[in-house]
Amino acid sequence: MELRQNIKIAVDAIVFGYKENSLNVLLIKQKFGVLKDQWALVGGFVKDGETLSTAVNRELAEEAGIKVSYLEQLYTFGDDVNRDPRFQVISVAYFALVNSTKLVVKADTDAEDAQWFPMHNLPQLAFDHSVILEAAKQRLKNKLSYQPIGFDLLPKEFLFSELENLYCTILEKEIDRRNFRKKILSFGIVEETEKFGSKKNGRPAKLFKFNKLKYNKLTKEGFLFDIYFA
Amino acid sequence: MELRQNIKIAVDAIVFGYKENSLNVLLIKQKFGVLKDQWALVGGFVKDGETLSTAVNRELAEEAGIKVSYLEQLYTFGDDVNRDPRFQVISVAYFALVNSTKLVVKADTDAEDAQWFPMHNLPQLAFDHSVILEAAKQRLKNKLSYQPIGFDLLPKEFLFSELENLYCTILEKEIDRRNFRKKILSFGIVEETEKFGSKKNGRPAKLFKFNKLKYNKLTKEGFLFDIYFA
DNA sequence: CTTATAAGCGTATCTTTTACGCAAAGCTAA
DNA sequence: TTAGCTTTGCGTAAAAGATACGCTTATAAG
Repeated sequence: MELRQNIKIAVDAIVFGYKENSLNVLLIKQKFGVLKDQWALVGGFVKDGETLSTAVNRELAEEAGIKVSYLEQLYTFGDDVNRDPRFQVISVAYFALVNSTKLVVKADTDAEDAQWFPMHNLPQLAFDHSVILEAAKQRLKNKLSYQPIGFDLLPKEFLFSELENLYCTILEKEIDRRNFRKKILSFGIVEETEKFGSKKNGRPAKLFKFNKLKYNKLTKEGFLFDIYFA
Repeated sequence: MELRQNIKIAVDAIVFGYKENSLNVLLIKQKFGVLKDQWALVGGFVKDGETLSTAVNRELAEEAGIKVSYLEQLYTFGDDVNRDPRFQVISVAYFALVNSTKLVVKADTDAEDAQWFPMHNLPQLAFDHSVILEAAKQRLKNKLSYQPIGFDLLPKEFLFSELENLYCTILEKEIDRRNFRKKILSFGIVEETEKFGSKKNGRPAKLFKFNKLKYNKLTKEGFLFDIYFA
């Protein structure tokens, strides 16, 4: 069977980080090509013989030198034939989370610059990347309520107030501190440590950690993580 | 910029129908090619200059001659480089629902045969299509609980018992008839008609219909469809 | 020592879910 | 005609869960 097809296939990654009450996205500025001097999502073309997952991970390494803590396919963008001015490109977008509190991104081989931008202060983006980003933001908002992915944005050990602020920030909602704590603790998947975190004022707070193993076990038994707040 | 890429891109559609307490999938058997005499999902390669949506709709028309009542992108399968023995193919899978109660599929131009198969009695499928189908089944199960897509599988006017059976069948759960009715009605998006449906025995039941406009309006106001049953 | 600030615990109230009971309306068969 | 079966449709009590707060505790700053 002969098949001529001139459509190109690319992968893009929306990498979210969270630091000091701000949700951030990782963007890059490329050295070469049409993207030169434009901020864009991490991404690039899939190589022959490469899987989609391999391609995203490669791009994440090449362009930003990071390892993400969560990665899932988001959506495949291919309903605008001219989303790329060069040729017809279909892009499989991936949704990624990293614990960016201690993370420093380094512009690697391909990228001139890699930088975190707060979601409420984004630069102009290349192509249809702002559309993709918007879809990712929505996914993050939704998923936060029914999957414990918030922990992937925090360090291994965190304060309850940090977790709470993360939810408030991303969901753009006020949440009652006490009820939030009660609900999260009721699941039995977040555990107290012996350590204390440091804050300027107020009563010192214990550090907590997410027990992923227990979460996985409970999930198999039918447990559903669910923290919807009106 | 020169770019050599020999990856092909295809679309596949998982079309679900519901009839007489059975969830069914639409499968086709092709006239030509490697797929000859094998049951497979509706699908094919994307043409140059064509969008993904256009491609699926074209395939749905060409291979089965149907118009679906619901269509959304499911997932893009490209993590197995050898999912197609001929060459590397990335497939964007779509999830579709049709009201199949009165629908007769006709094998159109490309397909030798198009047929509904009950989910609990499937033939061997080509390629990795059983994996794709499994993902679609999962999507259907999940989505049923937080989006009113069940109505897309039923005729415009339906009995409450039909809706209830649809939920029981797909979710593979027992649901209390009375509580189910109460909950659905409490949303105010399903309305009573003057007509009655016919059943062999028992008290005659009113026909109901889904008010999509009202649902859309409520959704904008923050309403969340949600019918989880333990 | 006082004040400010955040952490942590508890509880009354309101809402929702769950588990059923039971009458109504039709069909069938004696 | 009527007894029996079946499905529909409505209601309600009890259990569970969500919500709105009050109050104490532990630390730092002044």
